[in-house]
Amino acid sequence: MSDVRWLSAEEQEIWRAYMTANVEFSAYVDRQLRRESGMPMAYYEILVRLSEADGRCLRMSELADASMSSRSRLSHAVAALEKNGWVVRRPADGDRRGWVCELTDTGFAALAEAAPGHVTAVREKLFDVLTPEQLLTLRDVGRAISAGLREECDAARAAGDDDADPPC
Amino acid sequence: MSDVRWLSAEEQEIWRAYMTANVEFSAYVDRQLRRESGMPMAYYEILVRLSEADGRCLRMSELADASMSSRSRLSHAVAALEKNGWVVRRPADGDRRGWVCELTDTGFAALAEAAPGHVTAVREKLFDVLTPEQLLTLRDVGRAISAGLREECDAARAAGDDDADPPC
DNA sequence: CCCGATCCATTGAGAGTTCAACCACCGTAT
DNA sequence: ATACGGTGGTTGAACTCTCAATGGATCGGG
Repeated sequence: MSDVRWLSAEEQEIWRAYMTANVEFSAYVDRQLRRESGMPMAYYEILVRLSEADGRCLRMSELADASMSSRSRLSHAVAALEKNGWVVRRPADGDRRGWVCELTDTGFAALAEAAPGHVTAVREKLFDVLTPEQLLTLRDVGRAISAGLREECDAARAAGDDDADPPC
Repeated sequence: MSDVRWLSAEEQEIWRAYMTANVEFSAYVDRQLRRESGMPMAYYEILVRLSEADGRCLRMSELADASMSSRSRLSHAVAALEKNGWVVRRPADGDRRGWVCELTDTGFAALAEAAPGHVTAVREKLFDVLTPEQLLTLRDVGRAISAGLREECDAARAAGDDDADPPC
């Protein structure tokens, strides 16, 4: 247990800088959206994914993956969005277990109204403060991190799948 | 209103990659801590900051800044931590409005037990998947983002302070 | 045809966060 | 003194998220 690979002073600096920026930045973006559009970032993400889908509708599980939500979280979120009239749920045809979630015109309008402020926040606080090289590296870093996280899921699925960490 | 500087396709790729990694990574770290140590990331951060402070205690407002919490969030969090016996609150001397929060031995022990798993998660999912150059860039990127966010706060403070966005 | 395994999605409870008051105290100026 | 704006911190309600449990539907054998 004491064979933990602790962080060096320099690594701690990196870790803190990265984590602090993440926390502060996502708090900033989330608050901007809540204040100006009355929805948290997670809901905005759901609406965006729906708006990009064919026919503006998606199976619940697809929507969950696309919006990086757990199924449970998505159920609660969609219930709230439906109460706003921004989406509707209908049974999926062909599979009586499934449901499709569709973005309504009202929901699309809400998204259209929220987008300018959100994009502006992202541009000002992310793109405007970094150099083009930093941005490209940031993209690669993001991909590498995501790949590293997914790798373990796949491994768990491929392996016995009955031990080790719970799924992703 | 239509003079919004929308994101180009390439910028969208960068933004998505960055945000996705953030969401997934912090979800991963948070779940690891909850599962193995029964505390969310935010509480871990509070304990860490206390453990690094002189006498393992800090004024509530200092602790809020150090742990990137709002005052309200910190109040609730400290109340929960106190219920666990991990911290205690006492009135600050010299200012009868203030309180100091102190990490107990029990709290320190809980932190010591949580740390190995947490650090291992961070090392495996962050440091092990990136190159040294990427890590240095990531540190600079983090600093730039945080600086950009703070800039606006300072500007707000310096300016009339009675218009524009609410404080930070 | 039926059984167990799996998948889709929801539910409820409890934990954590946010926002908007709120109270008490400080400092200063009146 | 006292009034006043600003600071330190808390509170409650509404909201969101997590976790574990549930239920119905599909699928692959026996």
